[in-house]
Amino acid sequence: MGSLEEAIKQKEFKDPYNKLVVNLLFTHSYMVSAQNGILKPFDLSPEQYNVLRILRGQNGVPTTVSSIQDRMLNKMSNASRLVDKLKAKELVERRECPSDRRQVDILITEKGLQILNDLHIHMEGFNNQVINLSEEEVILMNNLLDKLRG
Amino acid sequence: MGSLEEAIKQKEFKDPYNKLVVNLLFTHSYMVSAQNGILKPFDLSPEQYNVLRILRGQNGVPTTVSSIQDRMLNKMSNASRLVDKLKAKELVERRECPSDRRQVDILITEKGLQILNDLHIHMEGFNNQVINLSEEEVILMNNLLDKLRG
DNA sequence: TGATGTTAAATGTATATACACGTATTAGTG
DNA sequence: CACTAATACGTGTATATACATTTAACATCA
Repeated sequence: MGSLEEAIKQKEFKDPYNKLVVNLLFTHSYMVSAQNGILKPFDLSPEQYNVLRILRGQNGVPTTVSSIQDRMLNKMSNASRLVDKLKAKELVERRECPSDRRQVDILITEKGLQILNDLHIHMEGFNNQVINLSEEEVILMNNLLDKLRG
Repeated sequence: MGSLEEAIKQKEFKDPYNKLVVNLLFTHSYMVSAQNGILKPFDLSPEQYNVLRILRGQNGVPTTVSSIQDRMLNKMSNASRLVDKLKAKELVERRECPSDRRQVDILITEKGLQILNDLHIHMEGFNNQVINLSEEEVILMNNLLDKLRG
């Protein structure tokens, strides 16, 4: 793959900030494509996978749709319809919340936990094959990304 | 915004690689949202904006649709329809290529160049407001992103 | 209490995307 | 030249996304 300039056949960027914007968009596409390759046989989109992991992290404590929305990676996407999709595949369960009937409690099912389990080994390999960085570099990059957002 | 863990209300990640995947997805969403805020009044999507910049970089030399496709940030999107949209807004021009009638030459119009010019000042501010990093950190991050992809 | 406002979730809708497939043109080969 | 393969671009289609609007339930306070 090499440098970004090579990958998208651009001679040079006006300044490093401009390059960073393009670089993040491009690297995102690179990672999502790779992730899709793993998730597709399991019929999951990246955000669906993410929501399942959020629910697993709850350790059986129900979560509302709006709480899922808050924690989703893409703030603009639609948690309600996404949960619908997961429910159709029987990976999550919905329960009307007794204390507030506007809310809906969402729980991951056994089948949902199983699919995450089946995915685990593939995702481990993903890290090694797709992210060509040492652990120190990964930590550094995480710090830079956190700082970037202010 | 602070750390990723805080932003998506996750206690901790299994390992830094896992965090990096999530961090890139999340930061991407953060940047695209901000970029959209600038581009929306101009009725452009981020990838449309990118294609206009590719065409401007050609300095009047026509480019084919497949060359645009190769240089797009999202490799899976559809250059043909995207060019259609830009043509409908009169920001690009299409010409049948005389030497190979399969190909279509694409050129940016005066109106397209003008819109990029109008956008320029907004995008300058974008860098300062949205990317909270020093120039040294930006350069470091670019190098890490280039290395990440191998 | 009831009028008003606020929140949670669902829905409507236009557009974007992923990916397979179709069609026309050129290249290559016996 | 005829035949096959490769290429460039367009189109079809199911799904995803962005964003506005709607509906129902709850909260507040005169």
